[in-house]
Parts: sequence; C-alpha cells; structure tokens
Amino acid sequence: MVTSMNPTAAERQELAKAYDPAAIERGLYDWWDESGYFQPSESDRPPFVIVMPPPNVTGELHIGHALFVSLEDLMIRWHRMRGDPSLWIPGADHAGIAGQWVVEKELAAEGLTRHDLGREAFLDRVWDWMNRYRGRIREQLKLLGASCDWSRFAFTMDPGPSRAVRHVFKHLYDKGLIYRGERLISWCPRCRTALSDLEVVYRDEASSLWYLAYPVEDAGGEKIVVATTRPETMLGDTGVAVHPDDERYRHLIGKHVILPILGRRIPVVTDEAVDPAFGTGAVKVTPAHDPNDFEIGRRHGLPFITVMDLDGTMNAAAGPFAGQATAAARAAVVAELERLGALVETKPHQHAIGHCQRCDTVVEPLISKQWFVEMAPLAKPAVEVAKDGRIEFVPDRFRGVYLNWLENIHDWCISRQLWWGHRIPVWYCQDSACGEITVSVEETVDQCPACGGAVEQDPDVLDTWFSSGLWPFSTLGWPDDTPDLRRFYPSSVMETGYDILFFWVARMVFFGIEIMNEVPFHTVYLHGTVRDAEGARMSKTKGNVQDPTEIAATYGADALRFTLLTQAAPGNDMRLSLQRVESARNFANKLWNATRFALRWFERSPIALDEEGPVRPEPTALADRWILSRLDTVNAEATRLLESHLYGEAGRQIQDFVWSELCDWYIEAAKVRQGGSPDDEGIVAATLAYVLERAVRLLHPFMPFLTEAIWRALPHQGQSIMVAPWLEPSPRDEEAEEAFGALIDLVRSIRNARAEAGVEPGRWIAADVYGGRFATAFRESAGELAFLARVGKDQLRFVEVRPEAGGDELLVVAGEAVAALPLTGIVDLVAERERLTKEIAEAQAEQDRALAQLDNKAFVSRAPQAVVEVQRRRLATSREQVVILQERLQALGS
RNA sequence: GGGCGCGUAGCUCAGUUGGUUAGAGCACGCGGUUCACAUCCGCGGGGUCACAGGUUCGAGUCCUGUCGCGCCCACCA
Repeated sequence: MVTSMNPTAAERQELAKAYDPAAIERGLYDWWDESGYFQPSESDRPPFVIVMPPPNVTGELHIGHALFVSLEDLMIRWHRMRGDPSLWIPGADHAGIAGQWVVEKELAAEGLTRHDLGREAFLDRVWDWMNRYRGRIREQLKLLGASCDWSRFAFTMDPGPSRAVRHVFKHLYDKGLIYRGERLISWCPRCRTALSDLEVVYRDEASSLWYLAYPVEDAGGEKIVVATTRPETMLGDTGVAVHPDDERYRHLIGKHVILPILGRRIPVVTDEAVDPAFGTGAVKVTPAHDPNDFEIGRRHGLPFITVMDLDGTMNAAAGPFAGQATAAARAAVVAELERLGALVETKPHQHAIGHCQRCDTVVEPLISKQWFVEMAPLAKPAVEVAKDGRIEFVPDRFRGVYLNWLENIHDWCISRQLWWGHRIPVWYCQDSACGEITVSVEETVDQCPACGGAVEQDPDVLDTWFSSGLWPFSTLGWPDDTPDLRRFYPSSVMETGYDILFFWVARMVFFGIEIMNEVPFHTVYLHGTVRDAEGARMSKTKGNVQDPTEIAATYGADALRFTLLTQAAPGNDMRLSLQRVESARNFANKLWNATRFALRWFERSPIALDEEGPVRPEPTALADRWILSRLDTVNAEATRLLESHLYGEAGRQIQDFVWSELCDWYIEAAKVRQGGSPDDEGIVAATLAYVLERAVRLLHPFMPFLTEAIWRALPHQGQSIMVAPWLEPSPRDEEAEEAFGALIDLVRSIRNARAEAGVEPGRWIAADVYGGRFATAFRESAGELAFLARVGKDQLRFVEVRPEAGGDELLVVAGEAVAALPLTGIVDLVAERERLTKEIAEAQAEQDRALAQLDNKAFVSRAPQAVVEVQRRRLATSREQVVILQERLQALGS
C-alpha cells in the first residue's frame, strides 16, 4: 500500500462548479493530444488496430461521422485500458468525383468552369480547398474526443498512398488483371466521365413505353412492332430481336426491316434474352446504348452505332437530330415517327432510370474506351474468407449481402475522365510506329523505354475507391516494408457504414488478399444511417442536417457520443433527437454531482491507495457490500457485452448502475451514516472512492471528457484515466445483493403505501417490521431502512412474528417481509381497503401463475431445477402475502 | 424478380445463448425548498410484444405463413 492521498484543492475546485461540458472538453483535448497516449503502447500484447474510414474532404463533418467516431473511439479506448497497444489511424479522402464537384460548384458561383482555368490551375484550386478543409476535419474529430494517432494522419493524395496506388496498378496490370478496352459503360453527361456500376443509382420513374412499327422488307407491307422506353436510341438500331420459340415471328426470322427515318436495313435475329411476354415480344436492338442490346449485338455480330456524344447530345450518326440534347431528340424522334405513321401507340410505363450518384443527372449507357479491373480472380478468395469465417461480420446478416455481390460481380471500370484524383500511371509512346504502352510506379516518365521517343500520360484519373481499397496497408507505409506494416497489418476491426459495404469493404478485402496475402481486418462492424427525429435522411437540400460540433458545444461531446452509442444497434438506422442528447447530458450532470457529494467524504476521511487506485475496502455493512458486488456484476456484464460488440447495451447497463443504484440507493443510504463514527465514515468514504473510481473507468470509453475530469478529482493512481486498467472480474457477494435488494423492495413498498395513503413525504412515521429470512440483515441496516423509508429512527421496531396490524395502521408486504405502519388518525379506511384489495389481487395473480406452472408435471420434470425452485418460492411467498393481506382486510371490517 | 431489415407503452427505441411480474428515456398524473444534483427526488397510470399457426415444460426471443413500412441487389426493352 502506498501513500494516503486525496485530491488536491485545485483538483477539487473544478468539481465545485456546476457541470459545464463545453468548459471541461475545451480543457482536455489539447492535453490529450500532448499526452502521447493516442499512440500505441510498446506492450508486446497483440495490438488492436482500427483504420478510420477517411472522411471526404468535401466540407464539414456530419452526424454520421460523429457516430463512427463514437464507436471507434469507444473500441480504441476500451482496448487501450485493457493494455492492448491500440492504434487508430486517422485520415481523409480526396473524394475524386465528389471533391472535384464541390470545387466546380464554387467556381460556378464565380461564373467559371474548370475549363476556364485549365487543368493545372484547377488542381491548384482543389488543393487549396483540400488544405483548408483537411485541417477542419481534424479539428472536428478532436472536438468529438477522437483518440486517434494524429502523427499517422494520412490523406489519400499524399505521396505515400499515391505511390501505393501506382504500385498496385502496375502489379495488377503486369498480372493481366487490369486491362483497357472498349466496353459499354455508364456515362454521366454532366460530370463527363465514366462511372462504375455502383455509382449509378436506379430510381423507378414514370415514363412511357412507345410502340414503333418497322416495315419488313419484301413482305407486302407487313410491319413488326417493337416496344421501347428510349425511342431516340432507335437511330442507333442495328437489328430487331425475337425469342427463337415465338411462333408469331417465326416467318420473319432472317428477314430484314427498314428502320424508319434513317431507312437503314437491319436484320431480324433470334435471342434467348428476349422475353416474349413483354411488349410485343419483339425488341429493337441498339448495341451501342443498352447493356442488353450490347450483348445481343455481340452474339449476332451486329454493328455498333453510337448516336450520342459524351456531352449528352446527338451526334452526326443521328442524322437530322444531330446536335440536339437527348431529351429534345426524344420528343423530336417521337414526333417524326408519328408523322410517318410509325408510332403505333404510347403507354404509360414505370421503369428504373439510372442517375449519377453525385450529381443526379440521368446516365447514358454508351461505348467507350476505359480501364477495367478483371474481378473474377480477385473476388474468389474474397468470397472464401467470408465463408470460412476469417472475416466476421457484425451483424452477421451482412455476410450474405457481401457474398451475393461478390458472387455476381462484373468487371470494375476504374478510369474517370476527371482532373482531380490519382492520375492513371500509364504513358503512351507518341510515335505511332512504336506504340509502346508504359505502366510505371514512378511519378513521371519522360521518354519511351522502347524507342526513347516522347510519351504522354493517360489524361484520366482513377476511381476514388481504388485508393480507398488500399487504405489498410497504404496508411502503414506499403509498398515499403515498414515496422508499422509488420506490426499493425492486418487491423482488428473495420468499423464503417453498411452503405459502403461494396464500395469500400469488399474492395479492401480483395486488394488486401491480393497484395498482402492476408485479410485486411478480422471483423467488419457495420453501423446504420443517422436520421433526423422524424426518420428522414439528413440532407443539405432538406435543411435537416444536424451539425455534431454544434450539438457538442451545447450538450457536450460526451452527451452526443453517449446518445449515439446507446441508441444505435449495429446495422440498423437510428433517429437522433435532441431530447435524447439532453437526457444523456443530464446523466453526465448526475455523475458530476455524485462526485461532488463523494468529495466531501474524502475531505473527512483520507483514502488509501494501492498501485491500482483506491484500495478495495472489505466492509461488513450490507449497503457497502451490496454496492461493491453490484459493481462487480455490472463490470462482468459490461465486459461481456463489449466483447460481443453489444456496445449500446453495455452503456445502458453502466448508466443504470450509476444512476439507479449508486446514486439513488447507495449514496442516499450513505447519508444516514454521515456524522457517525469516524471508522464508519471512513468505510463509506473508502467504498465511495472505490466504486466511483471504478465506475468512472467503466464509463470512460463512452464519455471520455467527463470521466477524465472526474477521475482527476478522485483519489487515483496514474496520469490519465485513458490508461487506467479495465476492471478485473471479481466474485459476486450474492448474499448481500439479495438482502439489500429485499431492503430496497421493502422501502419501495412503504413509500408506495405512504404515497397512496397521502402521508406527507417529510413526515417521520413509525413502523413494525417483520423481516422473515432477512430479519438479521434488516436489523443490521436499521439506520438505512429507517432513513430511506422516512421512519423515525427510534420508531422502527423489529418484530419476531408478523405484525397483526391494529386499526389505524397500514399493512405493507414486500416479498416475505411485512411492515405495519401506525398512522393514528390519518388512515382513510376506505382508501386503505381499496389499496389492500388491489394488493391482494396482485398477490393472488402471482400465486395463480406460480401454481399453474407447478401444476404442470412436464414443467416440474423438464425445466432446470433452479427455474422450478424459483416458482416454488414465488408460490410460497405470494400465498403467505394473500393470507396476511386478507386477514388485514377482514380486521378492518367493512 | 431476388434478398434483407423493421413492426414492443402516447412518442423514440432497448430487449444478448428461449426461463420469475417485458424495460429505458421523453411525455403524462400526483407529491416534494432533506446542505451532490430542480440538468433533481419520490410515487403512479400506460403494453393481447403487427396478425395467424407451429416447435417447446416454457416464445417478444426459434420455425412457417399473412399484412403494413423501409432498404439493398437485378441488363425485361
């Protein structure tokens, strides 16, 4: 045992003030920053590592970021306290298309486009933006209490991660897994770039289905009618397809039809992909502008005629419609077809239309030369690791979602016709006779390695998710063999939103396996979306976004964190209401004030410390034993819940313990011992010190600021609660829990009876108490029992036989305990009869339920002995209660 | 078309491997100037756990189906 130590006056002084979260939090984050505890310890235990999902540097942090900060910081702080070297790598994402988009919007406000600036000046502008907002993100993460290792802060466009991008590109290219080709891709005419399948958002919209008649060549005026949702694409039609078994069209197979307007002669082909039940069973085939038609066109060797330019206008191949925007062209084509008598009918039709994820423009499928990653070989091992459990999903149902996607994956279009992002590391020899293509890990290539001639780099950049997919190792120094990489790869938990399971999580898995030969993380924990109080998605246009730093400034980051943590179930969306945040703030206030109460005791009784903190007392008093055991129980439960990723439930249990047990019962009960013997006061103080200090540790991962501030004022050991060890399990004192629990029940029953009988709350009354098997315990806790039930100290009598209440008394039962409260002159006999009747009914119902159980032979023989025993006790207790209460009711007469 | 989630008190939601009388916060009613806290304390009302079957000694929890809401995936033009 070391010195006897109490908090200094200065430390206590802080706690003398009212709880002010903003002031407390301001005072801590710089100190934390400098403490060094955010960096992993040197312990040789296995490290616990989280790589932060890097926020997009496109603006301020939103509430979704606050959720991930809360969860990840909770995990990190908990593991840090357990002694694991804990590393949380922060970062930020350049956000390719979204990053370029925000700066373009800023330019638009000045009446400029990026083309007015040119590539270089535009990139300078984007870098200005990134540098401005990157710092803000960092500041905002700090305000939320994020204990990440700032010395390892990474940005996707930093030289390290950029080099990793080039290395991976080259690796995959050399392996034949990256190729360049002309494919049908989704094109955003506004962003003027290709998109991956994932970046296209489909929405059902009301449109029309147009029925067009194409005359069959040499068939005596016979026409074939096709149905389409995009009539303007008929200008690019190069065939008509029917199902091979469709009798209606059998005689036309192999013939040709004449495309109206353009007069093109195109064949009628058969294809299994045609659904005879849809429309007329005949499909116009536009191989250059529809994914289905692309495949049909390939199978039948049809020409690919592109009728649309990259800016979304019709091109020369569209004949008279050249230069028109697609929407205008659609109307014009329909009008022309109608004039020609080729429009048979127009029906309303709902169908899914693809939109650009970033700017919501309708995307056009068209053929374009792009870079792709061949997915099949990469997906295979990524499927296996999810199946064999090398990667665990929380909640588990996302395993299936992940697998379903990877098992049906298409090649990934990775080139983007943007300026902001990682430039594709490919250089083309400008000498057409040479034509060498150079893929290099160097930042620049000056000349063709084959012919020494001039080279030009591919103008395009990579999909932003390409660099994100490398994040678990590019942040650790790969491709160099760094100590960080050796020690911290793979990470432990990948905590992120389920909305980017495919975009990000799946890609990290296959890149991790391909490049590192090892999964990038062992557990994927997925959180949901934070919605507003009405359940709507937050968006700037709706104006319902809640700024986390603003909420933190008002209620405290602790309150916001606690709300998010205890409200959110993994994988489920949650609603955030400020009312809820307010009650979390109230909880913080409660604990703050409980500490102020405790500090007064420590002034009178110095607290003994050992290397762990306050020494665990070995009290004999029931209340002390009870609260110590409750602490142990809650610790065991909270630890188990945290280990099972049930973070919210753990938080709720800790809160419940602090508020409903420590504050409402232990502290209240302790008041009666104030001014007693110094020895007894010392035990109360020691118990308070121990329980409070340990409870604050349990709460620390949830409410780091509050707990650090409180902890400093408590008797403690060490520099910071951040590295105070997590609690060791300790055996419960079941006897104390049961006995004090019975005392609580009795007090509640007495309070209830008093309230219902209208006894003034402040009035000290008398009581005869029969304690049953808790008689001794009650007698030893007479002071607490009397004080809590507002029974006069000298008016509490313990009786050996059940009290037979006289006329002017209330009779109270609680379990097997019975109390008679003499209240001469104030007992309202009518009301008391009513109360007794109600109590009898309750006891009777209880008895009936127990009886029904025990009458069931199957229950008695098959249920576990302990469960049966509980029912037996219930029966015995309720049966006695009924008898006592009925006797009393009879004695009162009518 | 396939898959997933949700439906529990007036509201927002917890409820873990099935096991006493299903919980919390807010709201509501009654009462409280006890020197930690009115950002508080005490007491109370309020639920056929969407519906219908099934498994089980026992179901909010497991299974099947139905209804309602939401989400994801999918190349029927």
